Amino acid sequence: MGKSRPPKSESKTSRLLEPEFVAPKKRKMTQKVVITVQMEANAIKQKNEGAPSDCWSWRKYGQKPIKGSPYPSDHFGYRGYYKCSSSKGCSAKKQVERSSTDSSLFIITYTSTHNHPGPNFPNKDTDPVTQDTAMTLQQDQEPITDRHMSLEDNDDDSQSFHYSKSPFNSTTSISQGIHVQQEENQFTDKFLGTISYDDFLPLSYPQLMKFPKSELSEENDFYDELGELQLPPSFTSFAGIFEETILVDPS
DNA sequence: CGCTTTTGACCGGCGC
DNA sequence: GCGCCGGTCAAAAGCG
Repeated sequence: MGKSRPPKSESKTSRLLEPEFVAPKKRKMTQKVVITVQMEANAIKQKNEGAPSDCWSWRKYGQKPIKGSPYPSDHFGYRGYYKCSSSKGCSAKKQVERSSTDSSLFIITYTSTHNHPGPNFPNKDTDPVTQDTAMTLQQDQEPITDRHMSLEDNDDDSQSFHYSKSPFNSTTSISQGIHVQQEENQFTDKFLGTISYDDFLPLSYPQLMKFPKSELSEENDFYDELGELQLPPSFTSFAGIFEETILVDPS
């Protein structure tokens, strides 16, 4: 499609004049959750090569070839960029790419947070982000098997969420690893807890984190309105589940 | 007809 | 300063 983009000196500028974007850009300090999802071959075929879906609705807004990928075309070697389409003001985004070595491995990177109730929150008249009971509330939705995620810190500057699940589970996903990253952050407090992956997705990922407030306050554009991010009580339980942990950092 | 996907252009950060 | 690269934009096409 031949793109004759209008002179950006207009379109771009007008966008930048929006009050919300006037704020000068601080240095980059992105927070993101990297989830690796391995799917069975059958599931991938059934789902039409699609990435594992969560309960949010996403709209694709871009796609770029992954540099250095051996695959010239096809779904391999490309990274898709998605925005939350459920709510207009929602800034939640995610990136989906396939592992170059394991075609059944999806790497999903979540950035920003949902600022609205998700579709799995029928009577959620309050902001799910601030719900400290949300973790336990959706257990009646579906007979979740003993999938759990164990959390522990990394030795580098980030926290690592290792997700492991029962080998007896027969759902589409085999195993998932969650990796929470925050640049320019080097706290080393240890953390260990359990949570189910299904609990995690409908929520906003900061709930999973235990970031010191002082570390975050600088770049908390969308967190400011959310108030204190506290972990649900269930989060303090220690994990003693399985240790067939999946790698998290593809790099 | 409205929403989503596709896709080339554009932007800004970063390394050299 | 320049080029590369990751991320985003937005027109057009696709789809239900």
